[in-house]
Formats: sequence, C-alpha cells, structure tokens
Amino acid sequence: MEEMERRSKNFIEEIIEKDLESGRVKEIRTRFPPEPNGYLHIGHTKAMCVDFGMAEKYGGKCNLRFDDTNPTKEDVEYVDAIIEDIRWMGFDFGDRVYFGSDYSEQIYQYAVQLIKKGLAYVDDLSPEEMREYRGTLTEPGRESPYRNRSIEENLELFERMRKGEFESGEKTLRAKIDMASPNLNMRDPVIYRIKKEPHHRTGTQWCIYPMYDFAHPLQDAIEGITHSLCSIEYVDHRPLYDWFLEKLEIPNPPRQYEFARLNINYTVMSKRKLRELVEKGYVDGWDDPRMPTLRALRRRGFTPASIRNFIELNGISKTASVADWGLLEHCVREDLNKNADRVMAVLKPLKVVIENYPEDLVEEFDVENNPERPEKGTRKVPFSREIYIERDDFAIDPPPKYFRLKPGGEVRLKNAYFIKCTGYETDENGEVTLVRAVYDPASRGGESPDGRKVKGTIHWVSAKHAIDAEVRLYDKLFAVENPDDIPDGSDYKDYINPDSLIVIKGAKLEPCLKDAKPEEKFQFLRIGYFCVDNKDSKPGNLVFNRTVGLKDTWAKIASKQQAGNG
RNA sequence: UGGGAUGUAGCCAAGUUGGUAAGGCACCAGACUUUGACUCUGGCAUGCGUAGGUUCGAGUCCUGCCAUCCCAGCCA
Repeated sequence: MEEMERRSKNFIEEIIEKDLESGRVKEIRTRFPPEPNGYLHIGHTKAMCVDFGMAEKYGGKCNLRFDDTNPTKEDVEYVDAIIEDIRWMGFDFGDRVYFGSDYSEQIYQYAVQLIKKGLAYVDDLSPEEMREYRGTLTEPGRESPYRNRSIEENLELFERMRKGEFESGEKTLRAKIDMASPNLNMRDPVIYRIKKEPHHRTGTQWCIYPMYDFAHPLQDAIEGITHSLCSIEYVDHRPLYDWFLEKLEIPNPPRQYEFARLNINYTVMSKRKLRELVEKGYVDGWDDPRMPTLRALRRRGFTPASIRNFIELNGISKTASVADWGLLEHCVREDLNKNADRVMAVLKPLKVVIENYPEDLVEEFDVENNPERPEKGTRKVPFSREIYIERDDFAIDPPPKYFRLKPGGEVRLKNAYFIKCTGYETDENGEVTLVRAVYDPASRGGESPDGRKVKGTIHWVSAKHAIDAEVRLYDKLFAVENPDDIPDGSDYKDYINPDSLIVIKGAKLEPCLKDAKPEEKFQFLRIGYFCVDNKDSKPGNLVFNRTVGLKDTWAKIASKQQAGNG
C-alpha cells in the first residue's frame, strides 16, 4: 500500500494521522450514515470512499448506520437497496449495521438530562410562530414565551409528549441556547418533535422523534465514532454538534470534519430531480443506465473499481467543485481495457461478399481475448465467404486520410485476411447495400505476405455464424454541462440529451457471445465497452449496454475536416 | 446590509517552517500499432480571485476589496 502512495495526503488524512500520533485516538472509527429515503447515487460514493476508505487505510472500522429519525420519509425498501449497493462497491461493514432508531431510548434519556440541566424546554409555538420568532439572517430572534418553564414542568411535559398525550406538531422540545446567535442553528433548535406516524423499524413504539442535529452527535458518541466525516453544508452545524456533546459531558467526544460533496457535469444529483425523471418517464426507472444511481451505473457497466478510482483521482477538499464526467469515463476505460475480453461485433452491418472465397468453406481463426492480458488465451472465430462489416468502415468517396475500405482499396480484416474492394451495389437512395471484394489467401491471419503496408484494420463477423442482439448506446443524460444552471424560464428537463439512448436492433455479434451472462463486460473491438444488460437480456435475446465508447481519434479528425470544408 | 465556507490552467488538485508553481483528466504535436484503441515521448500557469503592504525574496505573512456556495424545516 505504501508504495502506491503517490499522491499527497488530503486534509482528513492529515487530521487522522495527527490524532493517531498524538494519541488522541487509538483506533479510527468512522460511520457511513445514509438516510433510507432513496437510492444511493454516485454522489454518495464519495462519502463512502471517505468514511470506509479512511477506516480501511488506517486500520480502523467504519459502521454502516441508517439515519432513520424521520418516519415519514423512510422505508425498509431503501435499507435493503442501500446495503446491496454498498456491498457491490466493495466496502466492508462486517456485522456493524446499525440504526439510529435503535438508540431511541438512549437519545431520549440524553434529552431528559438536558432538561434537568435547564438546557432544554418544551415549546408550544406553532411552526409558523416559531419561524417568526426565529428572526432572519440579519435580525436576531426573540425568545419563546414558553422558554422559561420550570425544569419540573418541562420534564412532565416531555414525558407526556412521549406518551402520546399531544398531537403531531403540537409541542416540541428545544435546546436553550441563544436566540440572538448569528448562526441560526443555535437559535434554540428543535431537538424533538411529535410525529404520530409508524416507523419502519420501531412501529408505533414512539411518537416523538429526535432531530438530526441532536441525534447525530449522540449516535456517534454511542458508537464510539472518532471522526464524524460529513459534507460541507454541515459546517454551520458543528457548533451545535459540539454543544450537545459538551453539555452532556460526553467523554472523548467524536469530532466532525467536513469535506466538499461530489458534483458531476452533464447530470443531476438532487433526489427531487432524479425522482421526477423517473416518475415522469424521462428515464426508464431508477436503474435506467443513464441515471447516476449506483444501480444504474452498475447496469450500464461501470465497475466499483472505476468508480472508486474516479473519486480518488478527484480528491478530497473543501472547495465546491464540479467533477468531469469524462474522468469517470477515463476510469472505466482504464479498468476495462485491462479486464474486459475483446470480441467482434458489428453494430450497423454491411454485407461483404468475398468472391474468390470458396462457397462452403469455413475457417476458424485463433484470436487473442485480451492483448493486455496474454494469459487470458485465445478463442476460435469462424470466417466464411459472406461477412458483415461496419457501414462506417466502407466509403464510396472517402475523405482524406480515410484508411478503411473503399472502391479499389485494400484493408485488413482483423486476424483474417486482406481484402480488396472490387465493387458495390446501392439501392435507389444511393445507400450501399452490398460490397464485393476479393481476398489474398497469402495474407491468412492478417499477416502481410510480402511486407506490403495495409494501414486499415477493421472488424467483421461471419454472416452465417453471426448472432443477433439488441445494443443500447447510452450517452450523457444531459446535453449541457450544468443542468442546474440554465437560463430563466427554461426547465432542466428541456436539456436532456436527445441522443442519450440510441437503440440498435440488428447488431451482428460473433458467436462466442451466445452465452454471455448478465453484467459480463466486453470490449467490442474498435467500438467501445459493453455490458450484458442485467434486466432485459435473455438467452436468445441478448441485450448489450454501451458503457462508454473507445477514444475515437478518427472521429475527431473527420469532424475537423468537415469543419474546415464547411 | 448577519454568520459560515471557498477562490491555484478548460476540469479536479498538491503546494505544512516565505526560497522561485507536483500530479491526473482534457487538449495539442510526434512515435508505435493486425483495435485510428492501448502504450510511449514532448508541449500545455512569468502565473496562484483582486488591490496594496511587509521582505533580498510572497501562492504561502498583513490589510482592504471582489466573486461563488451554504444557512431563516417540527428534513437529513
């Protein structure tokens, strides 16, 4: 691990190392605290990498803790999904799956202690009144008329709140801090509210629930968390976090540190927007491969390693930033280049007849599975008189520097033969429908028999051996870098990339793909990385999702030429 | 007009006692190539939000200013 330490330390690592050296903590304990109210998305993986990653790196442990203090928003459906996604990412929480709701009694007792110290009171203000009393950003708030109830009265009222003697919203328990604080979080924050709603874990056992600001530091304390790592918007909450721990005299209190959350261009991360895309049918569900949810990325073919590397390369800091989707693409390419087997697939087939090749002959060529990993061996690929090539690999009137197939031109069929185009047929629209060619038997295996240079090498599939498949070409969900920052009067949904999904029905694949399994990943030679869809693909009816295309220098050259000519 | 956080290249991001701007992505130019992929080589901030100041010397210290983001849930 040490020799891999090429990058400089981030500020959290500095803090942890200092704490370890000074003996402030003996062992690192962190927590990953999702609220089970939705699916995890790639933004959450940054928190995962920080929470689990720091524990991993420094020989500590990270707890998975569901932050479930609001029964109206949470559901077990999400806890199962979240656990599955974290496991898929490869993070280890052992048997340390905790629920904030399991600490209900302890948190309640802490609240009682606060009341006894004269540091909390039961308030009768309505939500509207409370907002008025809170003041504004520039004006101090006013104290509630109920602020000075006696400790005895507060104790009694709080107990009656617990017993269900009041209706939802009728009373709250508030910390008594400072209504004039410039930090609004310190203006007597509500720490308990009445919600007569069944909770997904505790049922109807409780009708009062602690607020995040009160529950979180105490949950951390109960679990012996040493470093409570969270995102930057909680900086303003830290004084409150510390206040509770101090007033309740928690020994060796946990400390909170904040880092910037992850934003990525060409997508949206807000739960509200993601939900809208799903509910209004702009995408095909939470696991639509264009979504930034983990289930979607998984289905699209992204690997946990590539996502973790993406987070790693982006780094941890406090700067509000927008990461580049292109870097994520780079990371999967890097992973899959090393790990995905190569295979030939023709997405837009154009038939080529090799006129001097025997009618009934079938040859099998040995083709290596992955040039990056010779140990992955070879496979047999059948070849015959009629093959399919990519429509883009033939041009009647090619642009300069085009070195694929053209009339009179010669090209290498990868691992097979050189062929020379002798003619072609078109339909009434001028579309090429068939290409005629002859092969050079001496070029068997794609070798140059006489040392002649054939610059172009293209992929192909034997027509009679090809299997059909549906191929879904996915691209960025949005056509603009920042769908959250668009002109007034427009809607972010107007900027959905119309080409974010292109479905190809009649793709022709080499036969070895027949038994490809869901989530299996391949490089379609010269095209990109593809993954067997884990939902719709069935034997005999294969569906492949494009994770990402290969880098395409030719496309760049061609578009430059076009720009130059236009 | 209150408080907090943050400003280093197109995008991330190092830079810890002041000593002359790491690295990655992207991009550009070459080499190699039976994937126009991969890999390799070279290029890419007289400049660190800005204006002053201290100093032999400032991204680092001081002062002022500007910009962006967060906060007025009985959400997390």
